[in-house]
Amino acid sequence: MNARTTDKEAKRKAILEACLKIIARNGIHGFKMIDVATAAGIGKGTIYEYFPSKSELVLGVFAEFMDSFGAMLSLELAKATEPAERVRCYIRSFIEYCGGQSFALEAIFDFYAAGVPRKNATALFQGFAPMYRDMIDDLAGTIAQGIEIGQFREVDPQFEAAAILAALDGYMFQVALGVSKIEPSITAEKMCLSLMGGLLNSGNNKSVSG
Amino acid sequence: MNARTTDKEAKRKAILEACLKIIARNGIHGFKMIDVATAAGIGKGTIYEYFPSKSELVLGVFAEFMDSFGAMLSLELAKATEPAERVRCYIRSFIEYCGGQSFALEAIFDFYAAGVPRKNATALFQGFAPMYRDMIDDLAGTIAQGIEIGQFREVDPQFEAAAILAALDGYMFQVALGVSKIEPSITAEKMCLSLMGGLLNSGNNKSVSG
Amino acid sequence: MNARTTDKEAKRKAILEACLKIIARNGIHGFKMIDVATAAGIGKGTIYEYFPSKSELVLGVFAEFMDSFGAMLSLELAKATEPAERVRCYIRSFIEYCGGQSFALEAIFDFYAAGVPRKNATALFQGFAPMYRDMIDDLAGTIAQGIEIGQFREVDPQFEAAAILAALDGYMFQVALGVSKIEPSITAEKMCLSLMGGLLNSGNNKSVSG
Amino acid sequence: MNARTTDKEAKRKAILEACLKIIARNGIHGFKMIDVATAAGIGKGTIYEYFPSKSELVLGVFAEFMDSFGAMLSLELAKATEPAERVRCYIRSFIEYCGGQSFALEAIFDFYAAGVPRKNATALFQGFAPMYRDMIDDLAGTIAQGIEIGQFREVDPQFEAAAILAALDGYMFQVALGVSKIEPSITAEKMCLSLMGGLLNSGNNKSVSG
DNA sequence: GATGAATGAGGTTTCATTCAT
DNA sequence: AATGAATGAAACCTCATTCAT
Repeated sequence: MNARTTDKEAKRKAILEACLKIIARNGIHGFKMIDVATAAGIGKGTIYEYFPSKSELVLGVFAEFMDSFGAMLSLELAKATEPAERVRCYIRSFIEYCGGQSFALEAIFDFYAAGVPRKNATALFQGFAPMYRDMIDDLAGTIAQGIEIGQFREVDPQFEAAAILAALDGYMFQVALGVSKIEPSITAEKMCLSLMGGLLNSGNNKSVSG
Repeated sequence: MNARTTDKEAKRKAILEACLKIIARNGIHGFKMIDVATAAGIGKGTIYEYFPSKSELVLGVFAEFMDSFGAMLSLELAKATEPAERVRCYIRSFIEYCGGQSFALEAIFDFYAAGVPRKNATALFQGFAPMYRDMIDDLAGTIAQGIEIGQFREVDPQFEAAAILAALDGYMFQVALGVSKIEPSITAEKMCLSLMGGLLNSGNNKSVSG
Repeated sequence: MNARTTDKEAKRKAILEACLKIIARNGIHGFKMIDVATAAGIGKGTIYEYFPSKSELVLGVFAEFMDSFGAMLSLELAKATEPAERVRCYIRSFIEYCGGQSFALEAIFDFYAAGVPRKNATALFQGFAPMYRDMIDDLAGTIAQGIEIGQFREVDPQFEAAAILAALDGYMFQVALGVSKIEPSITAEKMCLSLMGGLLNSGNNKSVSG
Repeated sequence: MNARTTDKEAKRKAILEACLKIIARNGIHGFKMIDVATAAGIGKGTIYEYFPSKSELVLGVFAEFMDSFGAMLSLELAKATEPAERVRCYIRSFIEYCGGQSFALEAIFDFYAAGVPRKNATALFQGFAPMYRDMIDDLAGTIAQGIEIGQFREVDPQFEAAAILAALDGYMFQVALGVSKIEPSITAEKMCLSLMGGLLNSGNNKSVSG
């Protein structure tokens, strides 16, 4: 990667960052290209040197967010090997990451909504569902392992994984809405307790945070 | 309410219904007034006789949806008196109602996203958060009662209520996304088991569906 | 055709007329929708109530011109029955019509140029060639008749028809360019003489204007 | 002319050639500077080292084409001395040259159209009319000579010259449009016969190809 | 001399809203 | 009361041109 490449890549990231900021302020549907340009300190036309259209820019912002999230998750999950610890790690990482990205939360639910498939097929995102499915499957795999080794009760791994992700997504939405809060180290523990209390075999219920 | 009033009210409802259909198909940001008019079988200008602006129409559709949901919920919850049963009833009602409104799910997350407050204050909805807060408080009240009578463990009622609503919302999102399904009578049970398994005092864990 | 229909049709024609004027002034590629709107005394958006796009508007202007020309031609040709007279009539009508439309001439060659097929297939007009072919065929038919009855020499009717149309088009181009003139009653006679002098059997050469 | 000058000149020609190719494909109004640069294998900015603007580039392409055509014509006409032969030579050269430049024909009518003067004076070409006038005058001179020596009938030399050029231009347009063809050695003969049949004094009518 | 990243003026098109009928 | 023709603000996107390297 030479200097030129670095420059282009750096500028691309700068545009994405500026765009995320603008989307957080005005929404995925309300933001204007000129605002992104201004926020990035560049001209309107320059954005089009890096992204062929507004849609692609939005897609880029979303991809960047998900990549960053995925990378963080992989990194964190690498620390935990056995199932219960992995699930806890997942929950903690999710919550702590989002807690640190609070301003991005204002943007992310627009992406969620835009990912819902519509009959008229002009949905902004097509790739959201597969990605989400992968996340469920991954977590379901961990849960299945936990069941196998007797660490978890005999639940439906697929459903349980879906329910955990659902709770996390839903809670983040509440945070974005301003009706719930993320308190460092407390919220994650509470969520682990709440979501895993019914997951662990009895006897482990009291010590999920261990 | 005389005949004239009834007529007006009926037409208002018809417009709202048509609009919900159109929003489900095209999204809260993508739909056009002309499409609503066509779907309602009326002229474009007529909508403005009933709603002063597009925003107000959208707000009306959302309010209608929430009213209908709230009414259903009140009706269902009236059947259950003691806390555990009320929570189960809540979960079941939520899931079953949404399962029967599947086409509205495509619209609802646009409302959710539109309810997220923005810094520039042009958010479509201002009233979403208070409403959501009320729902959490109601459920928290029920949970607190359950704790008081020893039916629930000593959890944080507010957080637990938030977590339950979060899981329900999140799961509905997965359904809208097409990655999760609602199977009548099965999904609700699974969700009760998952969400309440860690909520009930041990010994009750095995019989959440009772 | 009721009043409403008449209104719409009249406005459509008014827009076409305004557009022809603007195209004559600025060219098929240089004119702006706002100028057409202003010339027609209406709002920019109103044009789109009558034509779905700029391309379609241009197409409409061209079609209108050709229709008008075709109608005039049919009317004139109906007066002439035998071949030589028909050809002369054709030439005269063409020249006299164009002479009376001088300001449209400034526009018409843009249409001609736009009708030339391009490799990249985004040509504005696709239907120009077939229309032109029909015109050649019609005239060729008349010439063939003239040959059959011994009024014309044994020329290639198809080529001769093409050559006559070519000369007429080319001459109109010169008029548009300002290097040639149309003098009522003189130019048409000269053109008949020039084009038909070699067409008629000798002996008739001296009296083409008869 | 030193090596440096030659280099510059060669590159200029290369750009013009590339531009003609691009114009043939996309039209005088549809082509982009970047496409010309790419086709010429140089950078976008480099074009501006050789041509101050897009208009000037287009003008350069047109001038190049006309120069090439003019040079060819001079060369060919030098072979013919007496009037009839010169006219025939003119027609033949025109047709054969165009037949060999078929891909440039797709471009040339854009130039023609662009040469039509507009009221708003922003016409791309101002110099087209004088050039065309010269061509007519030249040919008219030849025709006048032919009349003087009794080789041509007593026609209006100016009009006849205009008519011949008109027919040639018009025919080339038909070729570009795809409705007429150029068949080597046949088309030119037919055109001579058609255009000169009425020009030559009787007795010469049958032997125009001689 | 050559380049191509950056720019922003400019034009098409959409669509919520108005208002005369 | 109902309508839909008319409107024009607003925003995306293009691309000729510039200029620092």
